[in-house]
Amino acid sequence: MTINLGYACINTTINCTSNKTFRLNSYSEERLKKTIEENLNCLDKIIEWNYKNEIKFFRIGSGLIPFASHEICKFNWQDFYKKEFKKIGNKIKKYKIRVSMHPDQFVVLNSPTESIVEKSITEIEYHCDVLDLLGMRSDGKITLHVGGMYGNKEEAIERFISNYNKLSKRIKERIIVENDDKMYTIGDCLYINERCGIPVVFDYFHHLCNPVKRINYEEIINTWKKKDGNPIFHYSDQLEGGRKGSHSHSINVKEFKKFEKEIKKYNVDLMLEVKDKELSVLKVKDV
DNA sequence: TCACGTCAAGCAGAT
DNA sequence: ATCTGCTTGACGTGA
Repeated sequence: MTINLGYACINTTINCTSNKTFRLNSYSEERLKKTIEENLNCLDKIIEWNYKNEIKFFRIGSGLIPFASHEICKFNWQDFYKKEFKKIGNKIKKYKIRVSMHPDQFVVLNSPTESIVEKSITEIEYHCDVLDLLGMRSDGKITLHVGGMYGNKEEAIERFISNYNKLSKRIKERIIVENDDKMYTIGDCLYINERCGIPVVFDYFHHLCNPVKRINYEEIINTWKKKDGNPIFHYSDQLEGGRKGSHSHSINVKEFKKFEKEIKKYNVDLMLEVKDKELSVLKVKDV
């Protein structure tokens, strides 16, 4: 069994970012096109770099297409950049790299405010568009958190499930739910899975911040069907001297090895969430 | 070239 | 009441 290590959104070695953006104030179609082109070029470079460095798991940043889900954007970037996406997607497939995405904190499926749920769905659709245009199969996942509590966790969980059930098939095929560091534990996520079938991401660091008594890895892994690909886990260390829940600058090799030992009997794709990104992957890979 | 106030979006908890 | 953190700082103005 192997653990496939990955990193999120940014490569600190390459001198480019695939999350370049601009202010809403300075929005124009020209500006948008220019930025998208730079982002796609950089994504291509990151994929090449990952391949050369044998890193087979990468999270594509949500800023790839700025303002994609904002009403200001009337530009059909999906059609306009079809070829570019396909080219990058073919490379990803050829290199056997797994990609995922993770919308930011504004995506809240369980909000009691209808307009926030609607906007969240539009944003998830944008993430789906990116993965579809790249030609990713249903193992190309979009990670969500359960959302807010609104003073009533039970109701908030019910709202997540009922809103999940209303989603289109293409979104349901891609979204997965992750335990967070404050509110929803891995146990809550497993309960949600039982009710609606959404695969569960285990975030080890969040689990340490917001634990349940016993952890059963088999149970988490069983929420993933074959078409979902390898189960995805997330890993980080606590920032020494930082607030509880702050991610460390770099990975603690000794701590990581302890965790790796616990899970190495499974086939898991493990996303490292540390600030020095790919450097930590190289640090613990093959050690 | 660099410092620094601000940036589309939600929410909870700390201050 | 305001600020901070979240998967990730970067933009853009003014000196």
